[in-house]
Amino acid sequence: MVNNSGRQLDLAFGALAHPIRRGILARLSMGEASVAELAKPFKVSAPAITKHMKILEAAGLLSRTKQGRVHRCRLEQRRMRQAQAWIEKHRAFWNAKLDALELYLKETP
Amino acid sequence: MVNNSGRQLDLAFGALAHPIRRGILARLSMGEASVAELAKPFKVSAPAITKHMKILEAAGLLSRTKQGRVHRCRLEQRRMRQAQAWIEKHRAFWNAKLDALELYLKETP
DNA sequence: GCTATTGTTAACCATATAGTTAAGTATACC
DNA sequence: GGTATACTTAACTATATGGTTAACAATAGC
Repeated sequence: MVNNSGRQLDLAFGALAHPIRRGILARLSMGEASVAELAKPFKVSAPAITKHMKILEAAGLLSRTKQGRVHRCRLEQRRMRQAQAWIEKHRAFWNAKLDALELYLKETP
Repeated sequence: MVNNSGRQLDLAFGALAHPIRRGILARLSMGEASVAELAKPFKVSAPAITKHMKILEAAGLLSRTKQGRVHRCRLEQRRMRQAQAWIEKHRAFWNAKLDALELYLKETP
């Protein structure tokens, strides 16, 4: 498992690189939901949603349990934290520079 | 420019989804560098590096200026902060839950 | 048993990534 | 001028994404 976390970051960032998948995650951040509920805001076919779900699952960002014919989906926080940790790790160096832009952005979230 | 920031996030997260590009950004977080310096750690051809550079530039994560025949490359912090902001925005919801896993992860960075 | 609902799989098409080798552009050096 | 260096472009191949329609599996409700 030398560089497995690298592969995991590949999948996590790749999963975040699509607006539908980010929309699904945003919805799930407010609570669990079924696949149909997650699909509702988007004008794509059901199979397209299935594919996005698989990419999110493979990335470890989402998990689900089957209850009858409904799939109950929820966020997996761990991998998302890994992704955030990668960005933050390198922001530490930037903070050392602390230039005008950095200050500006701190004031305006 | 209704949903242009969405497209920008697509590109930023997509750019972060490859170990060579994350390596390039990590190197640049410690200071400016030439293309050759950025390429050195990786066992791929020069054209492959050129392509990664273009993806990083298109994502707005990297900029450069030509000095003679050498390209001086540097980080663009703004877009990286946008990407981080997206993750943090939704982590706020998760923090509200503050379940056992969240606590566990806080103790073990 | 029949039918509607939930969700997936299969098969297909278009485009984007990710890499290669070979050739080209532009600057530096002598 | 001639050659080496830094980097890009062109052309090609393989695989992954992102979408479609059509068909299938499994459960719920009557």
